[in-house]
Amino acid sequence: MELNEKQIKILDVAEKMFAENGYDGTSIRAIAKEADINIAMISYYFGSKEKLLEHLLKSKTANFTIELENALATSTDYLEKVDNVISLLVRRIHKSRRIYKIIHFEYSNENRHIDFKSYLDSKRKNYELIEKFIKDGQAAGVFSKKVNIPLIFPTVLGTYFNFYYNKKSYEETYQINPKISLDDFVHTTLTEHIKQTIKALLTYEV
Amino acid sequence: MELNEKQIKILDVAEKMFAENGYDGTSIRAIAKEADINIAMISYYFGSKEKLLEHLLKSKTANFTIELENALATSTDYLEKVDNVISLLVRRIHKSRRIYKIIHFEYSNENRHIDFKSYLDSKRKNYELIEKFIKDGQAAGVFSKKVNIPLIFPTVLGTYFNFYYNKKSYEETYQINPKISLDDFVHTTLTEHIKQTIKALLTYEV
DNA sequence: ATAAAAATTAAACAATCGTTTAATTTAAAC
DNA sequence: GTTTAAATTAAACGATTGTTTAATTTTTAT
Repeated sequence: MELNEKQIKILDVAEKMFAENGYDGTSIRAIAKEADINIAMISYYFGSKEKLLEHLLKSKTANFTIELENALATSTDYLEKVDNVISLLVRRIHKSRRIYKIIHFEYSNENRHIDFKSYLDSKRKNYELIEKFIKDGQAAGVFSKKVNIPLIFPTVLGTYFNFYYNKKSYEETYQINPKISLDDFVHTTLTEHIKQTIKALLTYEV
Repeated sequence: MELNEKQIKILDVAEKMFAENGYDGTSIRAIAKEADINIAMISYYFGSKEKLLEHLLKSKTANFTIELENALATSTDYLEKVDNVISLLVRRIHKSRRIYKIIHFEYSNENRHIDFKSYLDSKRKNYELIEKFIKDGQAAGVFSKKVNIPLIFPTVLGTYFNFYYNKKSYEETYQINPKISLDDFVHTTLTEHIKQTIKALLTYEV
């Protein structure tokens, strides 16, 4: 589906507002006002509020398998590859943090009949690449064989999102100036912590 | 504040519904119907919907500092203490997962003027205990000194919640029967993975 | 320049929202 | 047993919700 300027504007505004105030907490009137368009245009373009959310998910959970394959190919050293993959993952989820927040909240909502296929497909493909990488590393004797591979993703993404969801309280602890240096903190300190955690886990022998 | 039977019922129903469908996605009419009471009783008892949420947060984020102190005192071995603390933490957040979900969603919502003091107080006290424990372990030469202490909590809690928020998709991967064995999975496999991760991180020398 | 199609608008729709009212029933106190 | 207070109810309040309508403007094609 090709999107014109106004449709992109609507999707951008909707992403921001859904993430900040929730799907149910955001009225299409509020979206229309913020996007500076008439209320009826949203139904005209997307059909309904639910379909707007579906369009949003589809357009923003594009697969980044190729990026991941590149990150895995950059080096011959397994631990260096871990660093590269973590850097990529954190950068990617930080950029898409709003969409992920919406998904986290709505995916488990029984009242919603939204199609999460594109999200789940992307998730599965990424997992398969990582699983292969870790099994290779295990075969090469670099990684521990006792690690629970499917639970590595929750540790990587979860660390980021638990930080993000409690951002306000960490801003105190770390004296982060929210406007200027949140991005910096994520891409330096937080990324470094996650790299350290996963490398430790993958090389930990009980 | 002392609560009678009906008030407790209302809070229990509200907790479940707020967590499942969100605060804005849950009407007080739906809560009243589910709790089998008249709509007006919620205003009568709690004043308003927002105050109902505040009551809920206050009554369910009770401090468990003492439990944590006990877990830290059970053994003399530092790594065994880590195991005990993780077991306690996971058990605790799993039991309170609905309240945490509500907090994660509403804490970052600018439109809401809810008092999160009791949650933040509890968080801070727990952190101080853990910080002291880790610094002791570092001084004793058991734990690595390069670990980022404030980010350990996001790793522990985040791993749990990222699993929980994507439960549906992990149920496929792990063939978990959601009704019977989710609790078991959390308290065995997931807890073990987190223990392994944190012990690895705390003993990892770069 | 004219006709057809697409985009945009203000207004209205019924439904639902949180909250309040005023009346009635139940429980407690004396 | 009577009085007072507390609990419970159905109904109504105005505001807001997502969506649709029908009319108008703008753009595109011929």
